[in-house]
Amino acid sequence: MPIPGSPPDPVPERPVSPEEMRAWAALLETTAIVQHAADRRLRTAVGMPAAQFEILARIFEGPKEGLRMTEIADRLVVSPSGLTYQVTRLVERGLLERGTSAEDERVVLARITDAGRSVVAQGVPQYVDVVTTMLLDHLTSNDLTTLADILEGVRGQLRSAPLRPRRSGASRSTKRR
Amino acid sequence: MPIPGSPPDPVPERPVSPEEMRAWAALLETTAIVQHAADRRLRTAVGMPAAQFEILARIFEGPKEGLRMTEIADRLVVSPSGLTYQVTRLVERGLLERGTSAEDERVVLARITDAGRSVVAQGVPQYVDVVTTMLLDHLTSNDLTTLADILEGVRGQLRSAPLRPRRSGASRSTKRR
DNA sequence: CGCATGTGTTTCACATTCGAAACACCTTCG
DNA sequence: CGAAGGTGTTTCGAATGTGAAACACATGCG
Repeated sequence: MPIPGSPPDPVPERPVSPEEMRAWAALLETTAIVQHAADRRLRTAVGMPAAQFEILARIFEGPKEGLRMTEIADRLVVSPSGLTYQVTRLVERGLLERGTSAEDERVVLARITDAGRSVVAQGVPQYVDVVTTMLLDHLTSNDLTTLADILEGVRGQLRSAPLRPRRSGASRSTKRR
Repeated sequence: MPIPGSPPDPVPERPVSPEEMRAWAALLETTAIVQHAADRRLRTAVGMPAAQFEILARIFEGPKEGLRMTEIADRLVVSPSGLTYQVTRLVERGLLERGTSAEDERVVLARITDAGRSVVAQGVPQYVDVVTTMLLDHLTSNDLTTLADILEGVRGQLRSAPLRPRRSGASRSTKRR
């Protein structure tokens, strides 16, 4: 609990336009709705939460040797401990195998099994259907390109600046077509 | 657990372009990163998770009588039970009060207290700073408008079609400026 | 070599989340 | 009126997610 009387810890003031808040609010709400829907769909379709399915899918796409725990956690934006939990679930179901890296004994590689591949094959159409129906179908291909460009640009910046981004750089932005 | 041997439950096939997947993946990852950062910031700044702060902020913005539980849950895309949990936390801290609606005795109204208003006042700059620095600063005002338009359009559609959207309507889309 | 330090992962305790069932009040209709 | 069915909220039990501490291996340096 923060001390109630402590100094308000000032922050670089910067007026935010309503336009900006609209954008952020819409972003949050839209992704939340679609994610929830995808989660429910996957639970009934392949009997696992979206969180687990996404892990499986990432490893499926990756190299045959498997992926490092840390890499997966970074990509999916979950804590290391949270990832351990889900991977353990998936191993219990025989969809993943744990292995240790040859070069670095500390590293755990998560490798997908045939059963795992089968689940991914079953789930992907379901997942895609939800995202397509709820989101993609409502966008023009122009919208899509714009979205992808904008967000990938931002994501790139964020990857390199985890928590407290540099104060330096000014707004670099995506060009509109 | 779904029966392993049951029919794969076919889904309307529809090829998805890599462009579309790029857009969705970027959307997911970007919002997740920013949300996590905002959460950490709020925890240290005002001693509560972003989930709680957002509830408080919504009620702050709303009418003086307070907001119905259901309304808040819908807006923030959380389950009713999840909302009850968080509101209880906030009431314990004296930041919210529960009241019953005069017209409908079933309805619970969550009303903000002065202490609650004070917390919102403290937290908003922090929250805004994170979203601004990590996301908004990287976008042009043109990008912002586009994003808001696109996503608000989609959100509107989703609001009316909670889980399984109608198969009817075709892609209506946002015009680019 | 042998410790001090760093990195990758898991364990542990606890906070949060959800769905299903329970409750409470409203509304409709016989 | 009074039971039947709806809607709004909470309770309950179980699954998930997190940070801090514990572990285990790696690396650098005296």
